[in-house]
Amino acid sequence: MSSLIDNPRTLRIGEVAERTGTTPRTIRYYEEIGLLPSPAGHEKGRHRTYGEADVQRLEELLRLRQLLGVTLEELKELAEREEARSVLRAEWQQARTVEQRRRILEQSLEHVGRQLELVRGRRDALAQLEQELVAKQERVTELLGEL
Amino acid sequence: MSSLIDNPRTLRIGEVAERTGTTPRTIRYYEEIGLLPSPAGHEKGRHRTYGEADVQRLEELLRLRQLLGVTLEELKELAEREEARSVLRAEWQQARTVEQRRRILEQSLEHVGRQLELVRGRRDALAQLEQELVAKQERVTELLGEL
DNA sequence: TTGCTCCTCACGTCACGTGAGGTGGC
DNA sequence: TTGCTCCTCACGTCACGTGAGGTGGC
Repeated sequence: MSSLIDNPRTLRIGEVAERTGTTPRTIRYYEEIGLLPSPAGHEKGRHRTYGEADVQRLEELLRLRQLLGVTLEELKELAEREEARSVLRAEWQQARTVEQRRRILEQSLEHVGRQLELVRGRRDALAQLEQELVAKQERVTELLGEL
Repeated sequence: MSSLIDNPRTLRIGEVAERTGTTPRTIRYYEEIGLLPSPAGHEKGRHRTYGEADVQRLEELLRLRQLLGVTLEELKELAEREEARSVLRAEWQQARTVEQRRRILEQSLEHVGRQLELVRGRRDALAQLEQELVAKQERVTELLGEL
């Protein structure tokens, strides 16, 4: 009869914010623009309650935003495609023909491929910057050694 | 007698913007908040003229901003320290004692070290994200192979 | 002289930050 | 009941975008 078992949505907005390294205001803003769903069962003026799945989802969004520097509008499209993919995954179990299954998997591959391109572009740029900084560091260290 | 030789500041704001992948408005804004110096000899209402050195400087700032995600205020502090370093480098030539030289070099090392920490933190986070995406990709590819 | 880019306000926008005043729930 | 966190406006801010109306220079 524990509500912890009946209802696993036991986190409040402040806890979710702290765990994901953001603020309550940001979470409400993401909900406002439709990037996050309004948490199940939330009525106006009442407290929002979240579950672990919500924390995961938000973490993922924040990570993509910070690491790839995309706008919230782009992030929204990305999340919607991700959503469509998870619907497809559910359908996949029941997909009747091999051809259907193949098409679903190929769309997944394309989606992941696009994300990987973004990530790798950033990674290369960062590697370049790091290399330049290391070269600087070595030059200065050498000069220090000469003293 | 060519003004190209007398004065190498031959670039206009639009060219600088295009070369650095930004906009004239951004360049003026950076000048407004003191992140970029107002270009030498610029009077109100007249065209701004830039040289190659200005392009380099702006490129560097934009790179740090985009890759590290720092605010313009942080970037300003960073740039000021960089400025202080180049003043020190000039002094370095005339530094009389070994002790003076050592101190200057050690400050340089510290500065570069801090930047490297930022860059490496980002790099690791990106590497983690990339790895997760690759794992996803492999799972889907394997499923495709089974068809 | 004709086009183009440039100039300076100044208001708009995106992604939140920050109170103000009030209510909810362990 | 007392604190705490939460709630909803609503205005502020940062980093520019976007005209409006006008001037500069190859």
